[in-house]
Amino acid sequence: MAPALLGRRLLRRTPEGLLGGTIVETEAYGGPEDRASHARAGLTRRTRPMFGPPGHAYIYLVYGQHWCFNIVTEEDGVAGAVLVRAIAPDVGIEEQRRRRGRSHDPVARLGAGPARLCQALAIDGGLDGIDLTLGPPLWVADAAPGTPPPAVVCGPRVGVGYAGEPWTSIPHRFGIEGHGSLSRPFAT
DNA sequence: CATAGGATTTGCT
DNA sequence: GCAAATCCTATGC
Repeated sequence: MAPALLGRRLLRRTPEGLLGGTIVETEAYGGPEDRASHARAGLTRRTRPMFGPPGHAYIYLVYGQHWCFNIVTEEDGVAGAVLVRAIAPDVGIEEQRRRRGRSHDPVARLGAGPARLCQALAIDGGLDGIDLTLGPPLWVADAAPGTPPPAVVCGPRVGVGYAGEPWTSIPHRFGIEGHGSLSRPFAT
């Protein structure tokens, strides 16, 4: 699911209008066996959405100040989710820039990071656990018909050095090759 | 009940 | 390149 989501679009309805962008970077996280996954601690109040039905949101606060957005991927009762690490904004750009509060940042960098995209799209803990298959307020749309499949690159997940091998090095980070909205470069 | 640390970002050196 | 910001979860006694 992580590479399959690349090129699809993440959309958000807010009182200020429609916001959205193309997903350009993702990471896959597994169940209790994956020592880099929040599910490593089993089913807790925080990780409950990860163990729930697929197509729902798992949203958590990291470092006490940043929200991160995941899409749950496995059947009900099995933990697994895809962290969306970057989007390329394409709808409601001015509002996204306003929400980011950095008026001089180039558009391509507004959603270049898991916490940046949440701020740009007004995603926070209030949306944790919601069903993403119902449309508004938050949903995923297919790429436009006729859009060629993106060139995908992969590499180790970011910021999981604590997990130990093989979890630290397993190439479960995916991105659209050379895209200007990647959160950071892939090693080549 | 106390404490360690994090799927990040930003600003300063 | 490095460290601070800042809160909540998970874990240990």
